[in-house]
Amino acid sequence: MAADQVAGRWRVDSPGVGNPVMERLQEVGALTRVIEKRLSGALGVNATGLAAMEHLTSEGPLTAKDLADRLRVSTAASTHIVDRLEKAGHVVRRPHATDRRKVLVEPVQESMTRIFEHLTPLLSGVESLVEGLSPGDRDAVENFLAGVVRIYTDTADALPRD
Amino acid sequence: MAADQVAGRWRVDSPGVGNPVMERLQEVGALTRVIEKRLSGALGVNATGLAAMEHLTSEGPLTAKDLADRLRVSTAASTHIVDRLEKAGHVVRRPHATDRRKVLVEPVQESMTRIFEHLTPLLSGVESLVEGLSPGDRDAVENFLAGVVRIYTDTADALPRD
DNA sequence: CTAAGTCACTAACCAAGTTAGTTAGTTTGT
DNA sequence: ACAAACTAACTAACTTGGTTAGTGACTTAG
Repeated sequence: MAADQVAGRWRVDSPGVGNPVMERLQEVGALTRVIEKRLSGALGVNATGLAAMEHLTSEGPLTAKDLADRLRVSTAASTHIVDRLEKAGHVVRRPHATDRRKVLVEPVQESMTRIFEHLTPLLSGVESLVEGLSPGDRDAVENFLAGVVRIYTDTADALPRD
Repeated sequence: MAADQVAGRWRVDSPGVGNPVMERLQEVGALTRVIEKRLSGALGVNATGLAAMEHLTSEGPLTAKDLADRLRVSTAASTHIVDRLEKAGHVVRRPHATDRRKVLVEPVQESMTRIFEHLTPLLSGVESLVEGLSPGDRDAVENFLAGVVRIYTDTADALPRD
């Protein structure tokens, strides 16, 4: 059993609970959400719109269908998402050069620049943190994170896919 | 500038992009979402409902107002959330012993147990990963994660609060 | 060259949040 | 002691952002 009501107090004694490393991992997750919420607010889009912009920024112009697949939403939703991004001035629609069914969604340079400006402190902060590590410590951190990814992947796989 | 279209290809040269550690951190974030999605699906609730159950499980019975504050939603939303959790059999409403305005939301033992069963592999996996570290490596990992939390916190603070 | 498949889109709908306002109960100031 | 102010939970009406179903334009395979 995981938690028990004892004398009016709640006691949690599951393995790992209270582990400082686990707590940090959860903090990083919570902070990631806060950053995404604020950044999307600053751009005047919602969380999905920001996720779309991140795909467009790192992969370049994509079709509405490509975006739908990456965001795991319907193509109908993708149309709406691109509508909103276009209205906000973050992307432009361009016809595909050869396949006239397709519409290429292209991120606007100005918007990409704004996103990176906000995220640069984070990216360069982590990079310099890693660079400040001794080779041995860096190995330890990299192996640890690889282990965490493996454990999280196994946990996800053990859960029903849908 | 962060990204540039060069000869039909997209090139990203922001600091930290492509850093293997940064990639792991992002993978952990993505996997966290997958796990939450699947776990909430297994319980027949949405992401907010699962978050509410996590608060109730770790902190014990809370009022609807307490839940609203922790989930950062309106008290009206909190009422709906508790309605859905109650209908799904995951919580019960009980009147507060002394303050008759209040309604205590109490998690059902069976539901708490199910949540912990799903999360135990993750929690104990990370715990044993940490236990398998030499003292020096553990320090390196803990300091690194503390640094990451600091960087993420600073990034969040630099973004407009609303 | 027709049949099947793909893409973007629209319409109608649904889930889950919001704000505004109500009612019941509690706390505070005089 | 009691009226005024506050607080908790709830309801109603609305908004946002997704879904499914279905259409028309275009492309690909047999």
